[in-house]
Amino acid sequence: MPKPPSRLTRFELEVMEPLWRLGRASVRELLEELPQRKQLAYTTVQTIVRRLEEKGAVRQVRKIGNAHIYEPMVTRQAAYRRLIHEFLDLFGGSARPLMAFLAETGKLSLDDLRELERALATGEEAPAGGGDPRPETPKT
Amino acid sequence: MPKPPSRLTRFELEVMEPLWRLGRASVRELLEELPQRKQLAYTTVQTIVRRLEEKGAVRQVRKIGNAHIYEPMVTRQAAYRRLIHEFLDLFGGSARPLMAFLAETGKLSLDDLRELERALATGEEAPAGGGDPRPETPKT
DNA sequence: TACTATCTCCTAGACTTGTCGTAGGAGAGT
DNA sequence: ACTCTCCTACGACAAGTCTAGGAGATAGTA
Repeated sequence: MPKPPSRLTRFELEVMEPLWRLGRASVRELLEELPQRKQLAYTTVQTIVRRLEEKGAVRQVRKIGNAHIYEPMVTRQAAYRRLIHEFLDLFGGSARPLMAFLAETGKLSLDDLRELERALATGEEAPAGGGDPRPETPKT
Repeated sequence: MPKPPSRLTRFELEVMEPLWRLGRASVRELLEELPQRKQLAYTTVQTIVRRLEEKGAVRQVRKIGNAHIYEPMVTRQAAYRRLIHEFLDLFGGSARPLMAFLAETGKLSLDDLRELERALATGEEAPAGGGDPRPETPKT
């Protein structure tokens, strides 16, 4: 049975990012794709990948040379969804209080709201500003 | 340097909640105010409070009998703000992608948006959190 | 084949979080 | 003064995270 890919930590997510982008990759590639501010030892990344494997978030698809090639077992959405869900629990499980908070602290403007609303109303995907860790329906 | 009340954990937040509500309280009171599903040992709560003190999130204001009375050093907003801020970093620091995500996964409805928008527009504080993250200036 | 650059596997230490236990102090009741 | 009860201070411990080093396997190359 496909084990429930448990929660990913912040750093595990960071390692997953390039993997989601690339589709599949070796530890070396992942390491190189990490933001340079995060320059870690090869083995550190390797350890993370191993844990990700234990958690069922990635799997080895094959070897090239003696290096394993990994591929994600969870979509970016699924991973973030879980995180968000947990985070929301802090706010009583509902998104409202969180939003209110965001609005209060100026993280969220009226314009943001309006745009979101429009997007939602038309059934479209909301345009994500900023970073863009967005789900981009992976091909499967 | 009365400073950085570092990040509070989930459980620390849970202990802070009643303290914010009550304004000041003893460990015993805090314990009793916790949701019963979380029935913990007295010392567990005590430890949390001690850590909160180390983190500068609470402080002892006085003693009643031999029991310390604590009072929050950070407002509910400040605490949550920090959490949210860190969480947002996962999404590139902007609230938009998070919102988009929430909308996508159905956590956020059009109605939610509308209401929020109205509140924002009229300059009201939207009711947030398990209740009410307003700072209730502790009077010292 | 022998050498070398890489990998993987295993181990481990330092920190954090959640959960308690124990030892001892201080007040209240008798 | 003695005992009971509640509180505090300190510490322990298991998970879980983040970080990395060393030993040994293996592939590519001279």
